[in-house]
Formats: sequence, C-alpha cells, structure tokens
Amino acid sequence: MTTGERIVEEALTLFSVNGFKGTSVKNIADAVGIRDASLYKHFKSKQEILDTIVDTMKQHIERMSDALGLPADNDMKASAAVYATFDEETLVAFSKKIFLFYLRDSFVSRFWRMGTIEQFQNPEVYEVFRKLFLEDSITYQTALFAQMSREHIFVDADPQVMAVYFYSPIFFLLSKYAASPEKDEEALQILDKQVREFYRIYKRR
Amino acid sequence: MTTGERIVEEALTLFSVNGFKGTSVKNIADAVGIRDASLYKHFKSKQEILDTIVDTMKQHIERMSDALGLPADNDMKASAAVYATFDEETLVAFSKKIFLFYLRDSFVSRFWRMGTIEQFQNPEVYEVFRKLFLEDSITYQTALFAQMSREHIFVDADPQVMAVYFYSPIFFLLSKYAASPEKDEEALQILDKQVREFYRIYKRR
DNA sequence: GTCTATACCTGGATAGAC
DNA sequence: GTCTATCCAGGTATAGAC
Repeated sequence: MTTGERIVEEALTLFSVNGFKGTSVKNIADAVGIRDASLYKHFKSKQEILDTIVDTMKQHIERMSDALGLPADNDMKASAAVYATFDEETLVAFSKKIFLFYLRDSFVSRFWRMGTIEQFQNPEVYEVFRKLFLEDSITYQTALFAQMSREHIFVDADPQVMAVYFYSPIFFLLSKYAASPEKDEEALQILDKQVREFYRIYKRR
Repeated sequence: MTTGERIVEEALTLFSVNGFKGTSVKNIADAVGIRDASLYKHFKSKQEILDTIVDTMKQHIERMSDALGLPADNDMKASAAVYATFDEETLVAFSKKIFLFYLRDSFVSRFWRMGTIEQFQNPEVYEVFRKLFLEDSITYQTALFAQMSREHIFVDADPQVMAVYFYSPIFFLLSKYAASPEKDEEALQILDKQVREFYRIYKRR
C-alpha cells in the first residue's frame, strides 16, 4: 500500500468511530506513522481525504454486485431466474450472505458507520449512504419480487410492500449490530427466523 | 423558561444536527442570546449540558406511554384488551400515531437524531437511544403479540418475528425520514401499506 | 447572572531545511 | 516525501468587574 492509500484507510477507520470533526489530522498521521505536516504532501486538505473516501466507496459499490454474485440491477429476468431455483434453505443462506457482507466487509461496514454519524453533516457522504442503504436495496428488491410474482414463484402481493418487509429487518439488524459486530451470531439467528417467515408468507404453494 | 432550560433546549437542537463536538459552547450561547462565559454560571461544563439532556430524556420516556395512551409496559392483558377491539383502520391510525410521535415530538425527534450521530462517541447517549429505539419496542410488541395470539385475535406465529416485522419498517422509515421530516406524508403512505399487509397476514379470520 | 478579558490548548494548514 | 517550526483561528474554561 502506498502512503496515500494508508492515509485513506486509517482516516476511514477513525472517521467511522469518531466522525469527521472528531478526528484530527494528527490522529490520522499518528495512525499512519508520519507527522501531520507530511500528510499535506499527499492531500491538500482534510476534506480532500474525505472526498477520496467517498469516491473510493462509489467505485466499491460498482464492484459490489460481482462480489455478492448478483446479476446486474437492470436484468431482473436473470435475477428472478437465479432465485427461481431457491428453496427455503438457499434463500436463508443467500440473505445471510448479503447481511454479512454489509456487516463485515471492512470498507462497507466502516462506510456504514461513518454514513450513520455524518448524515446531517456531510451531504456528499449522506448521498452515497442514502442511495446504497435506503434506496437501491428497496428498488432492486421491489423489481425482483414483482418479477417473481409474475413468474408464479411468489404469490401476488404489492412488491414494494414485500421489499420493505424483506429489507427493513436487515436494516434494523445492521443498525443494531453495527456497534457490536462481535455479537453478529445473535443477529444471524434473528435474520434466519425472519427470512423463513418471509418465505412461508409469500412462497406460492 | 429559565435560562438553564433554554440552554438545554438550544443545545439539544444544535447537538442533533451538528453533533456534540461539532457544536461549540459559543454556538449554544449565541442561540440563547448570552455570552459563552455566562453559560458557565448555569453549567460547569459542556459535558454537563449533555448529561442534563440525557437525564431529561429519561424522564421524558417515563411520561411517554401516557402521551401515547399506552398501558404500562408490564400490563400486557390490558394492552391486548385495547388492541382486541381494533379493526384494520384503528390499527393503521394507531401505528401512525406512534410513528408521528417519534418523528415529530420535538424532544424525541431531536434525541433520535442526536443518538444516531453520537452512537459511537457517547455511551450514555447511546444507552438511552438503544434501549428506547432498538430494545424496548421489540420487547413490548413481542409480549403484546404473544398475548394477542393467546387470545385468538392474531394467528399463532412466533411473536418475536411478528414484532420485528411490525417494528422494523417503522425503524427503517424513521431512519430514512429523520433527515427530511417535511416529506413525512410519503413515509405515512408507505407505513399505511405495511400495516395493512401486517393485518392481512396475522389477523385471525 | 451577565459582561469583558484572558489563559491555555488543540486543530488545520504552510514554509522551508534535508 | 519526510521532518521541524510556525502561524492563526477557534475551542473550553476561568477571573473578576458590574
């Protein structure tokens, strides 16, 4: 890793716990192992470090569907086709995979925490946070469940209502366990039960 | 309002947007209309203002069940009796009442925002936030739905799973609309559909 | 209880030697 | 690209007059 990359890494770690204002340039420099003044050879300001983190997160998101093994957002027929073969166990395993990716992927989980605490302070951070964790998941799953109803895998129900019922427990558990990822087994057990209930309610028989 | 109370009021407003570290004693004093030095005649430190806010919130919580017209937490039979008479419309109206109280009660909504952004920084704040918004709601509703299943109002299902499905959309919508309470009509429409679906799924016929 | 004045510190950022 | 030295702004808090 270059020094510039290490600065971004350590800054994200510190921002995700202490916030942007709560983290000094000296804190970051100490974590990297250089003097605070030296940091300005890599970034012209503290703000520029944050901007770089946001840009990196945007790139990270573009590669995320690959990491999760998801088809592209706009190819709902392909997505539904993937889910079509799912039995209950596969659906449970799949939801856990997504949940744990958000909770444990080091970049995503730190960005979640930073986005949470910076949401009223930093519009550029909040915009990415809002889109990823509040908008896109619902949009994607709404389209997916609509397609799965059309294909008679799920019963007919308002796909957006289904999406909110599928996603909001995940969001709730992420919020609750983001502060204590060591207790994620507890979160997984709850998620497990929620997904099985979801399957029971909406699976066409 | 005494000057001391006005300091607490303005401090909570500022903390809920700019955070504890992001708010200076001068910011608070300006909002109150006094000099920063004068503020120290009322509180011995900035931290003591925050402590007072937390204490006030704790007292506020004790009076909240009254404000919401809820029976005491430990009287589940009385609670279930209240709900037992509910038809779909009454349940919808009731869920909106709770949701809007959290979103619009000036003290609670500002404490929600402050708790969100201070959760990794201030343990005393987070403890109250976690208990109110992450624990107690689920605990209460789990006991309530268990009682309602026993009384054959709702079908038999895991009451905790029901509670998470009832509460997590509320939590999700609070998170999403806390930053933009002017769009709460949109939130209410979504909540409306979720609650009707909940009723459809679990109401015994 | 409010004010002015001030002490003391930390934070962001720059200049210039090496 | 790292360092030391330094500047300046702003933050918390105190002292003491009124």
